[in-house]
Amino acid sequence: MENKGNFGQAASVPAARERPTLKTIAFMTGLGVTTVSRALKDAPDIGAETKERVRMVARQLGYQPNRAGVRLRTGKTNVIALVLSIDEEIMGFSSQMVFGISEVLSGTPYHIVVTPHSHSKDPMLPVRYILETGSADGVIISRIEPDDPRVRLLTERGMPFATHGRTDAGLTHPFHDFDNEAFAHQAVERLVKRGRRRIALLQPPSKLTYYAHIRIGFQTGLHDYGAEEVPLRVNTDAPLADIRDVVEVMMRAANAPDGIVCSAGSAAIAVNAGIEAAGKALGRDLDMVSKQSVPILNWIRPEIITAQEDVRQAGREMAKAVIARIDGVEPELLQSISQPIWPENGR
Amino acid sequence: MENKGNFGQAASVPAARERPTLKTIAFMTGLGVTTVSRALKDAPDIGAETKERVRMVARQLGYQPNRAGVRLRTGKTNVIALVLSIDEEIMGFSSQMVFGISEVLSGTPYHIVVTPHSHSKDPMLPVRYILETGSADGVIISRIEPDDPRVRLLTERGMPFATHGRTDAGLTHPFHDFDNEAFAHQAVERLVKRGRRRIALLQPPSKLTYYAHIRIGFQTGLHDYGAEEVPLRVNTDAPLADIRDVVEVMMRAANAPDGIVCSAGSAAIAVNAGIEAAGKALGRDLDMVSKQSVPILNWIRPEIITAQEDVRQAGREMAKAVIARIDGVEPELLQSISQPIWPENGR
DNA sequence: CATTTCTACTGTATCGTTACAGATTGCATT
DNA sequence: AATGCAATCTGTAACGATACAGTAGAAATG
Repeated sequence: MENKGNFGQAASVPAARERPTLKTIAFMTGLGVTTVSRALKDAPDIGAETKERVRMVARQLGYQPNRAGVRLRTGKTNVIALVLSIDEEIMGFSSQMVFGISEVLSGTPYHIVVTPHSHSKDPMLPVRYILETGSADGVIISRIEPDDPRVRLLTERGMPFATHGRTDAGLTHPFHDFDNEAFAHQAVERLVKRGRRRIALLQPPSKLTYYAHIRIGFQTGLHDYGAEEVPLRVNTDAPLADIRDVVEVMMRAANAPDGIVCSAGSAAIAVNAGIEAAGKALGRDLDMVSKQSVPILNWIRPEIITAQEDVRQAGREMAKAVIARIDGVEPELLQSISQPIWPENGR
Repeated sequence: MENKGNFGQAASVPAARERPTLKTIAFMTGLGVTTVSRALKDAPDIGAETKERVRMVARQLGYQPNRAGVRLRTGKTNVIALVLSIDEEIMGFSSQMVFGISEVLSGTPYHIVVTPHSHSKDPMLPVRYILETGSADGVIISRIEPDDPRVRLLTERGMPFATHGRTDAGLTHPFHDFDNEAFAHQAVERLVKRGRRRIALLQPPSKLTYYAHIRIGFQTGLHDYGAEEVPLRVNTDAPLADIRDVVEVMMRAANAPDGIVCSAGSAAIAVNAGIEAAGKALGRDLDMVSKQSVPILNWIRPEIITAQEDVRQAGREMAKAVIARIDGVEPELLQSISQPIWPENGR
């Protein structure tokens, strides 16, 4: 609780041991509350010497503006809402993102509020809540669809936001994305260089935008390097057991692939299990390339060829983008795409 | 921003399209603002019919109390701060905890604010910040030490909190913990049942409380089932590469262990790599038991014997505990310990 | 009938901050 | 000397909610 009584002090000035407010500083400097407020904001109508004096006292007292006061008066919440899908990732995907974001926010007055939601439920709910209650100055969302209704709504309402992933319907907004097209293309290249020609793709669910990016990169890769696709009837969102089973069946078939491209690290673990269940071996019977956000796959099978997606970096970029957007920077200038990193030798 | 101008309406009553406040409801019901406030809190001095009427209108309008207003007036933030160590876990440990917490908070007015900090820096910093700025009603912390200064400080200041892990210095406080002693004991039991007698332990850093729990369970296990310890000079916090190297050396030695107990899932991956680098095989030359918070190890090596720690459940328990503590429930009643879950056959 | 008691409701002040509309001062200009 | 004009500083009101100290009217009490 922030409110404690004032003991043995003039009622209007916070006691020394209380948390200091503008009033405290005003009292100590002999200035008016308004002057102190404006001095701390470096307003042009306050004398240089006064500003200096106020800043000194404020620092001395360890003054921190009361967030509730600011928020009530100005509507500025100093909150960035991170909307996460609960089932987003089994492996620390979202934690890395949180850490990346908070790295950037730690130098600012912003706090992160995490708003998870099960993606079986309506993904619009958390966004609507934030808009209706005005509970954040900016929003970060992921699992973006080509014509994402959340992006539409946030744009329409003028709420600053950044996305992890792009849209594809003429919507302009801040985003950070991994170059999934480049990844898939380069993945095929690597497989073909190892003499693989019959390649399967474990792709993301088709409703997400990057499904298309992966597909295009994959297909131009097949074309450019002369390989063909072996269809795989399961996506990265499927339960790991399903992925394993489907891959096992595929690998036992006569026309089994000799290469697999996998668009998610956790799914790669299941794919690997399916391969082994079919009695095949990576490096011998086939090769696998996978994207991963946490460097773990090579600990499992050094033979897996991995591309790293730096999710913490993504978090940083998005945090910077939202803040810039809040500060009025044009969305066009707040878009970035990161390239896959191919560690030369796992580990 | 929460503040928009009022267009074409009496200045004192929010326009219909604005977010409704108590004033809106007061206007619509013809009651005073105070009455509305008290009616919504179900205060005893308001008539039953009036309460009903106010509630109806409030629901109709989708009224949600303005958090800044409440916070400014009462000091109640409706925020639970989750203090996370950035390097806590490579694998989705913390995300699971966040999801567990938010499951519980979703039915309440509480929000989660995530406050990460690098544990190379002073772990007291975030806690001090929260206390000084009064920015939360409750706190959740992890990586607890036997005489944890954060626990001392929070207790001293009367800030409700819950911990993931216990202290061991006569401090009474809400916590949720995994029964690491039972885990280590049962782990040894399982190894001995498979005929293993020379067992190594990959233990947590000794400053954490559960180091002692693991040690005791391990040692009584060795004693009860008749086995001996092979020392392992590295802990679960070490870089994975270090763990692998140390384990490899150990496994190549003449007196290599035939069993390993591992207190963290991510470390188990590195231990496994070390074993394989030394040319040994799980199930043949030795067995390994590991705790894990995300069911991943058996996808890597089905031979690893795993015990599951349900971190999402831990999150739920801690969230419930902090809220109960905020509501004045005695700390003694808010302590829980979860047992290791041994899935009969991995997967 | 006067008085007390109770029920149901309300006005005012306040939390900390900032927008806004002044107010004061000194100094240069007429 | 009067006026204008920066340059500085300040009081008041307001954001939305609630604690507190009432008030009005009805009902119970004597």
